[in-house]
Amino acid sequence: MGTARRPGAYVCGVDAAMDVIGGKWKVVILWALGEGTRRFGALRRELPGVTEKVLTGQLRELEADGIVHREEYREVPPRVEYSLTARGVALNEALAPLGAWGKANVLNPSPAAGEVREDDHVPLVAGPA
Amino acid sequence: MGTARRPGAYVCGVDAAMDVIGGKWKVVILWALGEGTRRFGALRRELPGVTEKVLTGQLRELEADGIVHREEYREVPPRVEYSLTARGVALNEALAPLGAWGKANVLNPSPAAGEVREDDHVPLVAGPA
DNA sequence: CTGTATCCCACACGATACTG
DNA sequence: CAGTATCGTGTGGGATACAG
Repeated sequence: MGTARRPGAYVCGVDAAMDVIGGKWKVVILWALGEGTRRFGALRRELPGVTEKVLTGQLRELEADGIVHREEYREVPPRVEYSLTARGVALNEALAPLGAWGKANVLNPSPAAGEVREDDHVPLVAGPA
Repeated sequence: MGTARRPGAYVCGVDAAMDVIGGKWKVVILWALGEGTRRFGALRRELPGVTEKVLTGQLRELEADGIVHREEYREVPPRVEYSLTARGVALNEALAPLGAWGKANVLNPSPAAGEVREDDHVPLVAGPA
């Protein structure tokens, strides 16, 4: 088995959530989308080194989990916009404390890591649906 | 590449944290340890299906990341106790909202998922060090 | 522009056996 | 009891090419 424990044998809410955000690019996508709706290409440019196939895959999974909304405008050239669903927004907010922790304990492992100021990943909330 | 993006190229605090809790058993270990100090064997019994090798690996990584503390009592038979460090306790607390989200949106995807009561993984805080 | 279609591979995880 | 030592494996992710 790779990593996830999909079979529904979740021990607690956290590892259930981990299954949703476990992909390599998921949280970054979440973050980007948290700042507002994004087109496929824009998203790709924001993720350093992701390929189309993988980005598509991650987005499809997030969509299947009801985290992102995919709006397809059939025109030429084609245009597709991704945004967070209400559930995605909630997830993003639930991720904020973890982001603050990571910032304080991994990015800036300051000795007396106690206070965290700055923007700790509390997006502006966006996304229709 | 497997999954993590260790090279230090973190985009935000969240994916930095993901690197720490990304292992298949990490969050469950965190949870168990959040309830109190555990011996190796006890931990193994709490995780359904983990092997010694893997459990050891996960614990070693958490230890290297300063999340768990390993206390070795050299006696016969040998005894080793694992507990959360202060940083580990903080991480566990930062995980609480995510646990609540997972519970409400993955475990019990109730239609009008709005309120969450019960214990949403807010451990009793344990671990010396 | 937004994707499929293939092929490929590293690496986290697992099974089993053995040891201080 | 609490691990190492080996060997094997599935799969998430990457490279590249092509398509509507």
